[in-house]
Amino acid sequence: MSSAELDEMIKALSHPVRREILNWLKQPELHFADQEHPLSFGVCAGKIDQKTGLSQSTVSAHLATLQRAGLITSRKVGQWNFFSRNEEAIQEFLTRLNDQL
Amino acid sequence: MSSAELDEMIKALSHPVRREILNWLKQPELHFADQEHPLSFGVCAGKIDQKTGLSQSTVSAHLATLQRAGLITSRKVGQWNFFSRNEEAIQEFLTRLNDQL
DNA sequence: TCCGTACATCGCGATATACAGATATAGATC
DNA sequence: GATCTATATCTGTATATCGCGATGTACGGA
Repeated sequence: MSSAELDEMIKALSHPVRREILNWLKQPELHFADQEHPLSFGVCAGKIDQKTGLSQSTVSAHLATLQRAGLITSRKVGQWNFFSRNEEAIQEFLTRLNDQL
Repeated sequence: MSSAELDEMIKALSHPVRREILNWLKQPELHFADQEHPLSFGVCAGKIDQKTGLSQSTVSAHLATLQRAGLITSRKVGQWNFFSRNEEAIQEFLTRLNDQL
């Protein structure tokens, strides 16, 4: 992971809503039990919108930020977009941060 | 550590200059070998100014941000202000982040 | 082909942050 | 007390970020 990538990750994580989303995605079955599609696809954007209480556009931007940072991945199925944590990247980030700090 | 404190810490760390300062303070004898005062006091603000290449006022603000977040401590001796890492807080931050993410 | 749904993107106002220069404050020295 | 040094604080400006509503786009179904 480059220094620029680390920077983008920590900036993405510096907003509490984005950290919360990442945390929800850790246990989708707990936080998105009502999703009609299988949670194995990930969690679809609309569900996350609802849970935050923020507008659709705002949440979409937050998800884009997390994805640009590489912290989540998305999978498009039909008209839906499902998001999942990128566990590998998150782990690498934590390792890097442990080293640098 | 409260959620608000964690938030303030990660925001403080989201600026590369502040992370760099924190990193320099990890090995003062390596990065501030030319300091006339004993490094056991910490590293004095002026030395950090020089090393960043930014203006005195800007660096002072960065140091204040790090201190507000609890990541560094300061010790005033005469007309100098010496800064040191708060290792305990940094460690606690890393632990918390490992848990939350 | 026309709608409805899901989502991304755009445009904008409000707020926060970064930076520099100027000024204020505190301590040291003469 | 005048002055020098170190640092904090203030002021202005430029840029970034957040949030929203509006619009665009892609897909599915009638």
